[in-house]
Amino acid sequence: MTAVTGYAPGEVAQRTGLSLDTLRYYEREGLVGPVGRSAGGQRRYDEDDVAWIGIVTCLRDAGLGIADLRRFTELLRAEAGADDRVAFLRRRRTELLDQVERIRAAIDVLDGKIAHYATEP
Amino acid sequence: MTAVTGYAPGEVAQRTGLSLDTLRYYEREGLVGPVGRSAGGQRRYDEDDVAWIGIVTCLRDAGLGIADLRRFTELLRAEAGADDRVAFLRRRRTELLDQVERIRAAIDVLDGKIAHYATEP
DNA sequence: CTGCAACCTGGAGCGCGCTCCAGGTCAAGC
DNA sequence: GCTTGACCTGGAGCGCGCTCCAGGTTGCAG
Repeated sequence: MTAVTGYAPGEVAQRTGLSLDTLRYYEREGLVGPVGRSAGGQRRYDEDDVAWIGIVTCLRDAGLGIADLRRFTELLRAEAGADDRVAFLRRRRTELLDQVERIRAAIDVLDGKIAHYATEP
Repeated sequence: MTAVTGYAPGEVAQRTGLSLDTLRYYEREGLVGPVGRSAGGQRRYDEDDVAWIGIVTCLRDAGLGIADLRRFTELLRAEAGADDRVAFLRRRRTELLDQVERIRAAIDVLDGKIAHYATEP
């Protein structure tokens, strides 16, 4: 009689753009969940799970590795150690800013070549 | 009587920050060279080689893949096809800008978490 | 009750970008 | 000439981040 609650794996895959395999992989690696299960043992994701997967995906897309994201997940779960937590977050932030700088440098290189070939065919 | 000209592999490794193995790997993959050889078959890099390796390294650091860089190298060598060339360069440029956007989004996520934990320990 | 799609697990496989190794050659100083 | 260190080649190995597969279970629709 209880309404079936949460999202089935296929639904989550569709909403997040991840594959079922990746969703399971992230869970194994501790980036997500543990996700709730139905009586029969099938996964049911709740709103929080889906929102968290969105955050993880965003950080993955920016280039953070699985190990970083595991640590991120663990730190945000832990009660204590807010200092560690903030220090970790700031370090990642700095790394991302550095990466933006590297990309800017590369764009400058490309612009140089584009200018060269666009004006002198 | 001819002075020994160019740079030995070890020297180039030091100047570029790449390993000897990576230098050879890039050459095999067509990202660099072919590099000149001494009478005895050992590599001698000239200024242009070193400069080009710098460009390749810059683009690698920004996240371009080996296949992209091979294509980049081939296109800049080819005489014809300036249109292809510029189109290719612009495409990579756009991809890099997209990546900057993804990183910005990730930084926003981190900032949100930092703000949260910095104010509420 | 049956059928079928969606799901489960454990484990193998893959593409990328190096990195390491064995077994040899080259080159410069003594 | 000999030693020593830098270099050569071909090929195997590795860490990462998935992706695929076999063989089986679940669960909804008709």
